[in-house]
Amino acid sequence: MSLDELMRQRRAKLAQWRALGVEPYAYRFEPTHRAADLLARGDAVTTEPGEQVRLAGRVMTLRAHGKAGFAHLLDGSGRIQLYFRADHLGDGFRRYELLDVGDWIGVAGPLFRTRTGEITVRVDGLELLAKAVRPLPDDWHGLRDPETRFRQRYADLFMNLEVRDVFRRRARLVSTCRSFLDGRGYLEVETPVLQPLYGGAFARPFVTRHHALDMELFLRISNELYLKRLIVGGLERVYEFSRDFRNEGIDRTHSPEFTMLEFYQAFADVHDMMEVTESLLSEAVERVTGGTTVSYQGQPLEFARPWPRVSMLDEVSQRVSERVDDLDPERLRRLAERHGTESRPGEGPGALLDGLFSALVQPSLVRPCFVVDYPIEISPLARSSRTRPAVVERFEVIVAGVELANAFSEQNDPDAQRRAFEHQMARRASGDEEAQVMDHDYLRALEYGMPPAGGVGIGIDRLTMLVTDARSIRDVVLFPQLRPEEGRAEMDGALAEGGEGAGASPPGPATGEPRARAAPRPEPGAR
RNA sequence: GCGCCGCUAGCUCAACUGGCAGAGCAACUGACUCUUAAUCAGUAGGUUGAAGGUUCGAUUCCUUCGCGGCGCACCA
Repeated sequence: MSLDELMRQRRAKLAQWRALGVEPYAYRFEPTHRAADLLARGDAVTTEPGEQVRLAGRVMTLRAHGKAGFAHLLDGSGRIQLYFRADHLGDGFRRYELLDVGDWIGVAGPLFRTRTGEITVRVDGLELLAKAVRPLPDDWHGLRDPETRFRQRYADLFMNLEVRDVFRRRARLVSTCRSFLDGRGYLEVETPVLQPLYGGAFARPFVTRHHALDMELFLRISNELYLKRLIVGGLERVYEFSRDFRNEGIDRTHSPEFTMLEFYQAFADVHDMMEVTESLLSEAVERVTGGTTVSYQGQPLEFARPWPRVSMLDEVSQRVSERVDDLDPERLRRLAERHGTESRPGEGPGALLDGLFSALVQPSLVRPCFVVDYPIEISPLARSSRTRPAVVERFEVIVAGVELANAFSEQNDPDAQRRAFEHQMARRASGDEEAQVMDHDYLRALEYGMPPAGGVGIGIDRLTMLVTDARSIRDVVLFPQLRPEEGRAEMDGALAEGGEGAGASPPGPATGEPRARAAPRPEPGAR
């Protein structure tokens, strides 16, 4: 049966409700219980009709048996069976007969257990809360098509209940992080999403325009430089859940908009931040999953502390069977060539080392670990190491081969920071679109003096992936970005009857950036 | 950007080597007052993603395009 016909039938029922004097889109209903709570009563529920309950939810199945019938009601907590019979509902049984799968209803009646043992609500009172005029996927096969699941997340959420759990876990993760940081005296702040200069990470930005100010603005690729300004201001511990935007390619672990938790602590260095990160992540994982071991894509990940420390210099040296500590450009170029990891002619030795590490070592880092000894060249906002001059005080957390967090002892020497910016500007001048831009105001802030500080960025999407066993970052983002559907598909069925204005879909995105060549983007943790 | 795969009824999927587009669920009509993938009898439902081509004939083969998935590449 065509969609048009199915929707016509449902709209005909809508009219019948109105003919019965019922407004099919109610204003209010007051449930007293939720499905899961009733099911949890277990053996306390007997075949004798017991406590009166009121529930509200969506009809997910219907099984009519003449003058009786069953349904399953889905509410925010789960699914419970409903039993309707003509001798209890009286005229109301006509309402039952008008129900479609998908309708929102409110019911009232006693709780009991059927002969076959299922905890059930006998419906003595039935109210229609909202008529579904569009048919649902069938209950048995469900909604599988990934494209439809992403485009119509609303349908995904009521057809695939495990999806609800993913986002509940995500929320719990966020609230756990928040209370952890609150508990340690951090202040939650909000900094600009629209920035006149973008910085704090290596990435291409989205560009937009402010009409009243007549100026170009960038959607932030990071909030790092703003948070450190707050450290200068004396807010000694700050954090922000920052939605960042990077105008780059999309893959299993990259989304053009993603959430990063960044936090900064005055008087601390990278070692302090390692401790905070280890505590935060292991606690968050435990609170969300109930244990310290996470099963991710078939492999166990042990989050219990302490995590191993891994030196980038040592690991790469071992993998290529020669020491690379001196970051000798000739040596690294030769090694990169040999291992096929040289990507750009202009790359400096630090980038070459990082390339070797990413290709040869990182994929094998499964359990959570700290990678240290990053070259200064790829860390312009970090302080150089007190013990190894070629590297900076920085770590990344790698889990299951993916970067989860990034942290350093923050550069607070304004002159050193200026030199690092200048070096970046030089790279930019030579064609590196992702090199960072000079931020004079940030330097001015540093000139007032920034206390020593440590800072960390944690990819919340990726962390969610780990605790929900999600293969793709799209599985942990409610509305992942997709190319628009054909306009026609949007309005199919919508004109079945009274579908006014359904075709007036908004024009395409106004943001300038053409899609262009999907440019790459650094790891979100790369601040 | 490249490669592979997919797109068929509302949903989930078939359709052999090119030969009348099918099934289950959902829907509709009827029967049925404890069913649960309810059952029984019947009915209806398709621009096979789009356009073009080859062919007597295309869901099937070819080309282009759209959307999606996976992989690779890119990836300070």
